[in-house]
Amino acid sequence: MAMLMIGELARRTGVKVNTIRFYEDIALMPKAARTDSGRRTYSEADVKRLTFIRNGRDLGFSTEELKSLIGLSEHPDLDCGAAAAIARRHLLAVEARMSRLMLMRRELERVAANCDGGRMADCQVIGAIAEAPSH
Amino acid sequence: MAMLMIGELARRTGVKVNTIRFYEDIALMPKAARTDSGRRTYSEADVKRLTFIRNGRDLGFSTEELKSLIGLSEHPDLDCGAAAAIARRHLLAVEARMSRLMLMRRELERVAANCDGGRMADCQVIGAIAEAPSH
DNA sequence: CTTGATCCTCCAGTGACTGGAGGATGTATT
DNA sequence: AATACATCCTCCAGTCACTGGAGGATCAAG
Repeated sequence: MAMLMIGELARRTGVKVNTIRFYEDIALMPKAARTDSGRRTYSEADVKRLTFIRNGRDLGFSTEELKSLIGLSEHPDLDCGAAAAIARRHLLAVEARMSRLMLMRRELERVAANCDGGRMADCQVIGAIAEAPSH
Repeated sequence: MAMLMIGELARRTGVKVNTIRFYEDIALMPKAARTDSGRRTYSEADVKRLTFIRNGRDLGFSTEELKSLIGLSEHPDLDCGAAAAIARRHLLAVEARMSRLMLMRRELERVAANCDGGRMADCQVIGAIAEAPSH
């Protein structure tokens, strides 16, 4: 399998080189194998893991949460009740986020549409989003 | 209208007292009026604004983005094309986030369901989420 | 064998909080 | 009026998750 350098991994995942090294420091990414000269090498599995991390971070999960989420798929046999509990906890967070995002979207659509007309009557971005459930 | 102290505002919005003061420092919240003894006082409008900020932050918007979003509803007459542009830009970000959240949710549901059975066959949390579109 | 890109480590800075010290003020109780 | 306790104030140090840069080694191409 073709090994890639850190720069290529960065390009493929959209995660900066420095950030990848930082993720290794905090053990969110495993210690990378090195070439003789000390350069990190990565595999396709690392591309997947890092893409997952990137998506997860964008969605607001902390690095600790991502570690536990990654743990889920690394020990699929072990401790299944705990895994389900973690999954369900994250599920609740995800659903809360989605409902607020839907409200935010609806209001932004309204603003964009109203503005298109030339001038907007009353822009209630805050008013609408402020009513959204908090968690 | 009944004025409230910073602690009451914190309780009502779920934003910590220190964070409210921090938001004032960075001008995300306006400079609060003060009592004779120097204590900050707030109105219902502040509750709304801060609730909006809280929701927005939870959804991953930066404080700068929230300032521009708040600007939308504070100058509804002025610069309407710019407002629509900002709104549409945020709309794209919101939609990207939603589609990734939906993927995350589907996968977490699957994990939770599989685990319920007692043991999960293969937990593909990473695999599934890693395929999600990046933006 | 030099040039330029990429890699390495280390370290300082940023954004968005979070918590605590040290002290003043407000309210309720004795 | 005196004490107690909550809440407020300012200021400042610490945390998390990066981000960027200095200073130097390595590699691939011309």
